[in-house]
Amino acid sequence: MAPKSIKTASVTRTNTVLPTSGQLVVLPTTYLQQSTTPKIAIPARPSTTKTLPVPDITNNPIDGNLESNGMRPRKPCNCTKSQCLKLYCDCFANGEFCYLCNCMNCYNNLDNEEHRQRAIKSCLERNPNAFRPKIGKAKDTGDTAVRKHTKGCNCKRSGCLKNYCECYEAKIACSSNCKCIGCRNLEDSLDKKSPTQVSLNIPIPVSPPLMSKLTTTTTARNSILQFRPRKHFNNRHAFSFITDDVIEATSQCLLTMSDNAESSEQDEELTKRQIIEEFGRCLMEIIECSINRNISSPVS
DNA sequence: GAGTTTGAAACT
DNA sequence: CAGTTTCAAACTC
Repeated sequence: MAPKSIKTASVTRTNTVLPTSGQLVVLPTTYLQQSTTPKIAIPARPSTTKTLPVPDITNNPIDGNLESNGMRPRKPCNCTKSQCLKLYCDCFANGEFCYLCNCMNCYNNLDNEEHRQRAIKSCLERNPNAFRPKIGKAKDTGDTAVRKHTKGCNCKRSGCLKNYCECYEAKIACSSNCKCIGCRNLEDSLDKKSPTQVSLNIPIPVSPPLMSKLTTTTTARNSILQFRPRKHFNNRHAFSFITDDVIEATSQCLLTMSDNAESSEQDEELTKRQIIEEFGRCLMEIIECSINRNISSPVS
């Protein structure tokens, strides 16, 4: 699917998470709930802020050539009135800080953390599930798992066949949860989704060996972040299983390897190869955990 | 690029 | 809870 054109309004780019150019703030996250259901990470003000080199997004071969990777670039928001502190703002709704957006008067950043936390609280008071994935997984009559919009849509004029419709946008059929009128977004009109697609919004349980390791390295972390789509299109929280814990644990594995190799004065090429292999192994573990979880855990 | 349409979120 | 308003994205021209 061709990437949607990104509207770049003639507004001033005012917001950023980056305190200074060339540095990326690593944001530890807190979770709204610790449960087995998909959870959304709400970035919290870090107790210990680490700085990392910022990947050059403009020249990033991955971000810059996302079609070949099947990913879509993060879509910047264009909020003008909400201060990016309401659910109208996709960044805020996804639990992310605004970064390289086109919004005006943005408060969805570290500089306005107090406002932001208040806004989060306010949203949660209105709707405790406000930051949870909208697309849940429900069991069908058979063995197949069917994704469902948890609240359903309320479309009236689009026939649920345009991206105004949250179900259609998520590439799922409208369900009994929907209150739409004149719906044409029926199950048999949609392509079958792959199991991988279905599984993407499930956070994986991190294995104890991985979880036991808790620091950060720049290289591995950035490598993972590059592959992490920042706009979750089929599902707002797709890829959310690559949590910061997972990233940190993976990074730590690689850092440990690197340190060991350095102290033993091992051949550089060999070290590189071992680190790449380990990185691959970590990714496989993440994917396997994700799939296993998807198979074994019924819908909430 | 500007204007219109749409439906979710927010508000009353 | 229902109706209305606000908002930002999707869409059209």
